[in-house]
Formats: sequence, C-alpha cells, structure tokens
Amino acid sequence: MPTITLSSSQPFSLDQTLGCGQVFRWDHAENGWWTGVVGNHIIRIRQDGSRIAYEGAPEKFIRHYFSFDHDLESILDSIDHDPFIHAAIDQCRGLRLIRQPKWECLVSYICSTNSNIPTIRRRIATIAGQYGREIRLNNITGYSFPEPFDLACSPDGLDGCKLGYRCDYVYKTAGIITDRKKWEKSITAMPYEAARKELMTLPGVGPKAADCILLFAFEKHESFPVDVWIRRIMQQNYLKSMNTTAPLTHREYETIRGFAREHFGEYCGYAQEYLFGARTG
DNA sequence: ATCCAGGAAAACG
DNA sequence: CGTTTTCATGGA
Repeated sequence: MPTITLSSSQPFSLDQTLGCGQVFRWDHAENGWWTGVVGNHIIRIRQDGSRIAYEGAPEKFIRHYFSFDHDLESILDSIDHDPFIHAAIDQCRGLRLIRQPKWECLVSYICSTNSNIPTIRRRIATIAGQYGREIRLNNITGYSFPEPFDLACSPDGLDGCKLGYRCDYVYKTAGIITDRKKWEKSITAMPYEAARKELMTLPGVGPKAADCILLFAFEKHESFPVDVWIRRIMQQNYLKSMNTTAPLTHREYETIRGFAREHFGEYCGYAQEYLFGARTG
C-alpha cells in the first residue's frame, strides 16, 4: 500500500476535507478508511497523522485532487480576520478545497437545490449506478459518473433517479454540454465573474450553484456560495441588521458575498467552507 | 403531520 | 425592475 508523508508545515485533515459537505461521493468505512469514486478511479484512503495511505490512483492524482499544493497555512492566515472565523478555523483545521471533476460537480449542484445532503448523495449515486460504467478496486465495486452524452441520450431522460423538478434541468444541461466540447477549458480560462455569468445560462444553475461549482471544481477561490446555512451564519455574526426570516433575495445574496469578499479577501471561498464545516444545527 | 434542506425559474405586480 | 409562488423529494 503506497503512502504519502505530509510536511508538518502543511496541515491536512482527511475527515474534515471529505466530511464537510463539499463532495457527495465518499463513504466513511471502518478504521478511518474512506472509499470514493473520482473520475475513473475507486480510491481507498486513510490518514494516520502525517501519513496518508491510499490505493486506487497514482500519487500525483491524489496530491492534485486533495490540493496538497495549496499553501493552506498562508491561506488560513489570510482569512483569519475575526474571532468567529478563528474559531471555525480551529474546529476544521486541515480542511482543503478539493479539485472535483467538473462535469460531475456541475450536475451535483444542479441536484442540490432545496435538498439536504443525504438526499443529494443518494441522487448522485443513483445517476452513477444507472448510467455510469462499473469500475472495480479489488473486491470493491463502484460506478464512474456518466458523461454528458450518456445523460443527454438516455432513453428515459433520467426518469427514476428521483431528481424531482431538477430532472429536466440535468437533462437539458447535459444536452447543451454535449454540444460544447471545450466548455471546461472555456470556463477555466474566464475570470470569476464572467465564468459565473456563463454557468448561470445553464438550466438549473443559479447564483448559489454557480458559486459552488466555481469553488469546488474550477479553483475560483474568491467565490462565496450563500446557502441557507451560510446566510444564517453571516447574518448572526457579521451582518446583524439584515432580515433573517424572509426568503433570500438576489440583492441580499450580493450584499453577503460582497461583504465576504471584502472582509475575508481573495480566499473568501476557503472562509466559506470553514464556516460551513463548523456550522451547528 | 409539519417544517426544512448547500434554490432556481416562472409568474406576478 | 423586485418580489412571490411553485416545484419534487426525503430527513428530522
């Protein structure tokens, strides 16, 4: 079993990183082992202090996926601007923003709207099981995430995946992306705001989903997704004069993400994920 | 049962 | 333009 030894100056927590809710395809097994599908790999991975044991993918792939190249110590210093975020950093230290497969991340966050995390996980697993390709690692079986074409050309239009009203969004977006071979490079090359507008032209992708996709798959670390949890946290601790009961309007979304970008700086997406990871309730 | 969840789009005024 | 309603599913 290959291992990676982490430098003591670069904090990493496998549990925080995979358990914080940014990704939906990892399962916590026995003895600290995690199992997940990433691209065409089934990966098994476990952390013991600074030692990472893994199988199922090359070391380079693991290092890239978990963003071991991020200077996390410096990033956390750069967002540590008040006691509240400081406590969240203490609680979730070692959480890293991972580099998710882009198409899967796009579909995942279309499926995430107005749903809780266990429900989202089941939807993604069902889509993969139904339309993905079977892959194996020793005695473990998993399913790769289907390509845009596979979903766009599914005879049943993703019926039976229990996506509710999101089913049509995924199906239509799959059709659009199938015809746009260079969409990943195109979005990657755009600055954050332009990429955001472009993603929001896709059916089922609004401000929040676009921000999640940009943060979790396109390395746009200035993105600050505002969901019901983050909204509550920001209003209770930073923007106390805002109305907390009415539905979130576009203008309030803009106020919150604008404040966060200003307050936490260019890595406010990291701040967002630490606040989300430390949420209670 | 009732309310809520990593919301978005259509309808409305 | 900004606000309200509707949408389908499952957790708690």
